[in-house]
Amino acid sequence: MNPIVAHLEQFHPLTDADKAHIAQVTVRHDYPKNHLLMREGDICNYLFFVADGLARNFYYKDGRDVTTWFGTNGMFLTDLDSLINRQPSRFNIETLEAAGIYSLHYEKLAKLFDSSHAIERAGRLSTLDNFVILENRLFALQFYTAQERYVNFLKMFPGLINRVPLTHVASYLGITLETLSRVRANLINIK
Amino acid sequence: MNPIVAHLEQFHPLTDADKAHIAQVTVRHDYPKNHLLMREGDICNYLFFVADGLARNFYYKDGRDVTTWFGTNGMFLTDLDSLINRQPSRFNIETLEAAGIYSLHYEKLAKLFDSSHAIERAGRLSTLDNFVILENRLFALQFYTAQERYVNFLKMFPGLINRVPLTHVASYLGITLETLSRVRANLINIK
DNA sequence: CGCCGAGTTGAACTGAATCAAGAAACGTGG
DNA sequence: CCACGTTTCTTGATTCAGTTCAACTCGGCG
Repeated sequence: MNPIVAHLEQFHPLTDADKAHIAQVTVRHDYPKNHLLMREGDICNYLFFVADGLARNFYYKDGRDVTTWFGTNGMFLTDLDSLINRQPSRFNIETLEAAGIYSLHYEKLAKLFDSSHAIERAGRLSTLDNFVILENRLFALQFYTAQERYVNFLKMFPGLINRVPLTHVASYLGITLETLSRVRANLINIK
Repeated sequence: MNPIVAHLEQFHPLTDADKAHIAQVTVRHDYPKNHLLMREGDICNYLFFVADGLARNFYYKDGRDVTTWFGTNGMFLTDLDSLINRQPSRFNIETLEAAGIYSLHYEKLAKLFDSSHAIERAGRLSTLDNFVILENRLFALQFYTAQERYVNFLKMFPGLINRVPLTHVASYLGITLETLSRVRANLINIK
């Protein structure tokens, strides 16, 4: 079963024709570790979906590598602003582990939505779902301490902490590597 | 012309039947200043749309009033998480000025999306648009200084600074009133 | 074996928060 | 239209969470 189909069906039931159509326009690629899927400045043409393995969004802020999102099993990965508004992307996307990734070209995506109200519905609900996740993250960033955000991260991405260099986690949380190291040391002492 | 219709048509063209249907299920209310539209803990039943005037989302963090969003002309206002997932809202919504506000009951909203693929399309695109706005805000919060965020705010909500108490702006920006006051003083000195 | 990247630890520094005191603007009743 | 109280905003002194810079540890790998 195509995992994008499975993902969308969580939000809204699809007909067999819908499912076939989706499966037909999505392509699975297997990439090695550290493979660059998209480069900053490019116009993003694909909605990526991580079936297995691990990837991330990141960019360079004053020459420093900053992770903005992790994509694991069943997550979308793209630069939405670039994909929708056809402008240069601010992010890079790369794999952090060997990964099975489905890509969906934006023109085919548009046709997919044209073809079926049910797919459009599932797409809208999936977008809403991601909106709420983003809202919660904003919330956390604005009002929680470094330590609270780290604990949050552990819940949000269970097990990921052991698969990713701490530098990436630190920049994702909006703190330095050193601070993250101290937060972790502190948490161990508490326990 | 119904302003929600006008708003949605920016994203996707609608038929006359669609427009009539939307106009039929949206209700305009005129509220005075400081009117509470929704209370924390309630399950949010409405998608609000600010036609004119001004309103905000806010909540209490450790007894302190924190603004999370401003709604001016042509903006939606709701607690999405509560509206979609039918759980208690974390926010209050209140007017900051006398305001003309359209409300759309969530059941009617669902019927609206059922009734027309084009409306669903417009809804999806509007959601995406808001997603990108939220992404940019997250970006700013994570990587910009207090001063940069304030300058950002001035661009994002032109003229709003003169209509809203600074306390609300400060909490929206994730800084204290005192810091905002200093930032402003500093910017005046630069000029 | 020795180097190199990843993580830890320490000391000094800094942006913003907190606490506190005033000044300015605002609105309401007399 | 003024007086008084309340809310809004500014300014100052101190504190604190997190950054920066720098040195050190550890594990893996050529």
